[in-house]
Parts: sequence; C-alpha cells; structure tokens
Amino acid sequence: MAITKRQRQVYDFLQEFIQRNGYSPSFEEIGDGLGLSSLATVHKHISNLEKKGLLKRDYNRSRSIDVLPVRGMFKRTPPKDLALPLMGRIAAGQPIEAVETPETISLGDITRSKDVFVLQVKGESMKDEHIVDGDYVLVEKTNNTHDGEIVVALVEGTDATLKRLYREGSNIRLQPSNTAMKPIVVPAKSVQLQGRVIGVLRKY
Amino acid sequence: MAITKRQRQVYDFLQEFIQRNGYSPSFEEIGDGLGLSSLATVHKHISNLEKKGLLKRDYNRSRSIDVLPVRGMFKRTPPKDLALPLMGRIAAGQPIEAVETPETISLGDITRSKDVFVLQVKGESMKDEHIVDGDYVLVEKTNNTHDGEIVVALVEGTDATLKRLYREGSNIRLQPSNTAMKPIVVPAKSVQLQGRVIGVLRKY
DNA sequence: AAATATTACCGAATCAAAGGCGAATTATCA
DNA sequence: TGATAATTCGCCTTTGATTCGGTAATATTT
Repeated sequence: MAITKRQRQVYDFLQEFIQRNGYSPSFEEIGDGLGLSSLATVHKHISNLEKKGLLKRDYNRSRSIDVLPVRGMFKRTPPKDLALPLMGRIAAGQPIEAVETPETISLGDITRSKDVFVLQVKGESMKDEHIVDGDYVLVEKTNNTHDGEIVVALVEGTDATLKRLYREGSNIRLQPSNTAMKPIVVPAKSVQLQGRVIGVLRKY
Repeated sequence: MAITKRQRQVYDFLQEFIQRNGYSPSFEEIGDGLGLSSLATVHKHISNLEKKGLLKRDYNRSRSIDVLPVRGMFKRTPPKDLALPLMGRIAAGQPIEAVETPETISLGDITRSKDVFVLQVKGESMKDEHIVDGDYVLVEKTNNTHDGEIVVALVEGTDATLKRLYREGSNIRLQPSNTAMKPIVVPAKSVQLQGRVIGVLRKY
C-alpha cells in the first residue's frame, strides 16, 4: 500500500529509534523527533500507519509499537511460499494420494506479515512445553510481549534464554517449562525482551 | 495492451522515484521529472496508465500510486521458498538485529525434493516424542520405511496412526511414544505404511 | 497526401485529503 | 490513587488532485 512522504518519515524514525534503543518511543518522543507539538498529530500518524499495515500496536499501551517489514514497497519480488498439502484425516482403507484436500500449510501461515526470525534451541529448559534440544523456534520480533507467553529474553547482557514471562511488580519472572529448573526473578530493567515464540519447527 | 513511448517514460520515472524515496511522487514532482508544466497532463498520463492496469491508486489521495509489476516485461521469477533468517546464537548484550547470519531456514530445507504432505496430530500417543495434540507432522510419502522410525500406519483399513515402527518376524509392532499406552502388534500383511515423519511444525 | 483519431500538452479554478494544533478525557501502571 | 501516557474532539492550514476548455504534435486510415 502506498505511503506519503510524511508517513515515511515517521516510519523511518520509528525504525531508527527502536534499532537504537531496543524499545519503541512514546508518543511524546515521536513528537519531539519529528518536530510535532501535538500528540494528536502523532496519534493520527501512528493510526494511519497501522491501518496501512506498516506497524502493529496495542490499544492505549505505551511504547507498544512494532514496526513491520515493508514488502512490496520496493520492486523486490516478495518471496513466494512453499505450501504443503494438509490432510486432516485419512479416509479409512484408502491410500493417502486418493484423499482430496484443498488446504495447505506453509511457513507463511505462521509468519503472517510479522517480522520473524528463527533460533535453534539448546538445552532442555522448555521440555515440558515439548520444545527440546535441536528444535527451531520461530520468534516474532516484538517489544510488546504479554504475560504467560514464551519469550526470548536477554538478562543482564548474557545469553538469551527461552522462558515463559510473568511480570511481578517491577520484577520479571522467567519461568522455565521444566519442573527440574527454577524460575529466574530479576528487575525488569535488566531484561531485554527480544520477541515472542509463535511456532516450532523440528527436523528428523 | 500496448503502451506508448511517453507512457513508458512515465512508468519508468515512477518506479525509479518510489525505489529511491520509498514513497510515490506528487503530480507536481512527476511533472518536474518529465518536463511538464501542467498537472492536467500528468493527471492524464496517470489515468491512462491506471486504465491499462500498470498501476493502482486511490481517488484524490496524494502520493497513493502503486506501480504494478508487468508480466512479460521483466523476467519471471521462479516460485521461491519463504526463508526465515536463522540466528544461531545471540551476541551478549546486543539486540538481535545486530547479529549477522547468512543462514536461513525454510520448509524447503526439510522437504528437500521429497514427496511430502502434512497431517495434524490428534491425541497424545506421541507425547514422549514431544509431538502433541494440534501439532502438524510433515510426512514423506514412501513405502521404504525403516525400523525405529516414526511412521503413519493404516491398520486393517481403520484410522491412520502415528507410531514408531518395529518389524518382528512376520509381525509388525507399532509402538506409541507414550508410556501410558501399549504397543500394537499385528501381521505385516494387515498394515499399510503411508510414510515416514520427517518434521514437526507447531503454531501458537 | 488529406482526413481523422489519438496522444500530448497548457493554465487556472476548484476541491479533497493530509497534516497540524490545543485542550479535555480516559486508560494503564506502579 | 496519582502519575504518565494514549485517545478523542473541533477546528485550521497546507499540500496535492481534479476538472475545464482549449491548442499542438503524432499516428492511422483512406
């Protein structure tokens, strides 16, 4: 979808800000950055960009903006998706090729216009979620994670971990899905959330 | 439908402008770029191109031009696979986007020119393999299955099941990966093997 | 080559949409 | 609940698109 000059400036500002700080700007900061004195104007811009599918955010949530990657804005051809036929059931006694299904499944069904990357899992910390060593997790890049979700978290600048997220006051509890392991509770300040797990892929 | 020389120039100008700036030009800018002093002229060009299906735009919306790719005008791109960037590790303290990896992962990596279909899993019979209700299994259509592999088996023309396969003389043992469930042992004759599981996909 | 279409072009008036403001209101978090 | 940030409303300004009534330059057809 087309975009105006000003909208592009806003979009670029958001991208740069998030890139630099790791979290999205408040409306006031956006206003400052673009020379706007009214939050209403900022709000309108953000709403327009959201309507055009260039970003995502939660209603009335501060710093909840996720910038989505722009495809089709440039003449780069969008990568097509490899779709596999989906067979829900198998008709009794029939060989599989005889079953007709119009449905398919592909990675695109999962990524669905989100900004996604993949991480290979090391260790058994998510065993009870049936995510095990060697699996690939599909992570949606977002700084807008919610309680109870499986997230990729960076604690105190050390390695990234895969845990369930729970906010407790000014602390954050990172809960492994493995009864043999203990949760990590740390101040929210020292945690960087990289994204939310939206899928799992395993190869044999 | 044919295109005139001038129309071609306008089309090319639009493409280049959008490519360079990330947003479409105003009619005035188009005029400047092509040496036209009347907006009416520009308007007519744009209208013509739109009628010929070479671009799309919204009525009375500024900078709303979307240039559509012309089939046959450029080389056709082969259907590509949707590839996601693979980040093996995350550099300490760095936000994820800073990590450079050339690797990607896609369904094509798994299917690898095999004949593959997908089945959604019902029930908990493969729980100990970390395949659970709702997961999608990628099945390679083959009748060349080996001992110990997870297979899709059709027993006596009843429903298909997901089990580990073990041959025992003229019998076949289908072993659920769930300690709470018992294996099925049946004559090899009454089992139809539909394929071997080569991957798992889960959506949240 | 003359007659006829079609395409390309102009300038100015008009009108719609985008961009902007401040202030009051409402939601969310700590 | 108090602080902080997001939402909404009415209104104004600026930017850009549309339309009208024409002329000149190219193609196309006869």
